Amino acid sequence: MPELPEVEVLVRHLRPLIRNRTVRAVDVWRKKVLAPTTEDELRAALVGATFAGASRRGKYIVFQLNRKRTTRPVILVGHLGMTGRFFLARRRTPLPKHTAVAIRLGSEDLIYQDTRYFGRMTLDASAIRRLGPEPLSSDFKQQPFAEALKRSVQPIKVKLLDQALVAGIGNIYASEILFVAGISPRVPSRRLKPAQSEGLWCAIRQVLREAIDYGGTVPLDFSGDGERDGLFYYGRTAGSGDSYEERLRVYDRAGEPCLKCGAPIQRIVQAARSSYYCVVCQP
DNA sequence: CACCATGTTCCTTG
DNA sequence: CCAAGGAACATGGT
Repeated sequence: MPELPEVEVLVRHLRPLIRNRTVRAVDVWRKKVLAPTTEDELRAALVGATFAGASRRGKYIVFQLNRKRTTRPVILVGHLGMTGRFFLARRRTPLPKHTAVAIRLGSEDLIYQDTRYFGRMTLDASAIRRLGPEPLSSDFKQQPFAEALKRSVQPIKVKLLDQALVAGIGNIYASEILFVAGISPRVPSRRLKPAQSEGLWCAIRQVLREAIDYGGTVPLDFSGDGERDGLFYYGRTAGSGDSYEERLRVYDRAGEPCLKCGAPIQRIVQAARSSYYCVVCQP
């Protein structure tokens, strides 16, 4: 799925587009993505409400809407799962394949489309309350981070995916972050030296910031049916030759040379997911 | 056909 | 009770 940087760029894109738009109707094709909210509950909460803003928490999108005669805002929570997309589009038929929910805003729809339906569009915010600190905010402090690592024997790569430790890191950026920090994905969390925990803390922020900045400079197609994908993990040329440069340092580069030392990048499996690293630069 | 894929939750095991 | 591991979810690409 889109990880923190991709969700951040998406939210920045959507925010001005939906502000002050009022929900006219809600169409649901996959009730599963609403759970535990029901279709009726979603409709009752949203129809007539007006979008006031959108923000991000970890990999979640948080939409705020206001209702007339009510002070408390409605919170709509979105999550992209592995393959989800949120985009604003002029109403048309047929709707894109795998459209799960369409929030009708007059002539346009806010569409949530998801090939695998692992994502969410729900009123239930309980998952957000379980998240750890935002890595790019001042809530993410070195000391508590280092102490939390001391309490786990899990390999550091697996630990970075724990959303209660720090919110928003996924499988791709976990490998990228460890490469920048020069730490092997296999090291048990508790075995990291203080200097390594500190370096890791810095690498988390550096890599995520860099990815957000990158996403802010690239022309993106958020609907995903144009030539350029709105999810921008892969910095390699998508179509005809252009100025894209390789952006990911190790992810999905098994056998290719390390950008620092030239040794072949290794792929290993941890917690049933791929990790990529340089055995020389990440001892 | 086999295996792989950006994530989270639930169940089992120790 | 807790941590850790694995399956399940659903579809598509190679």
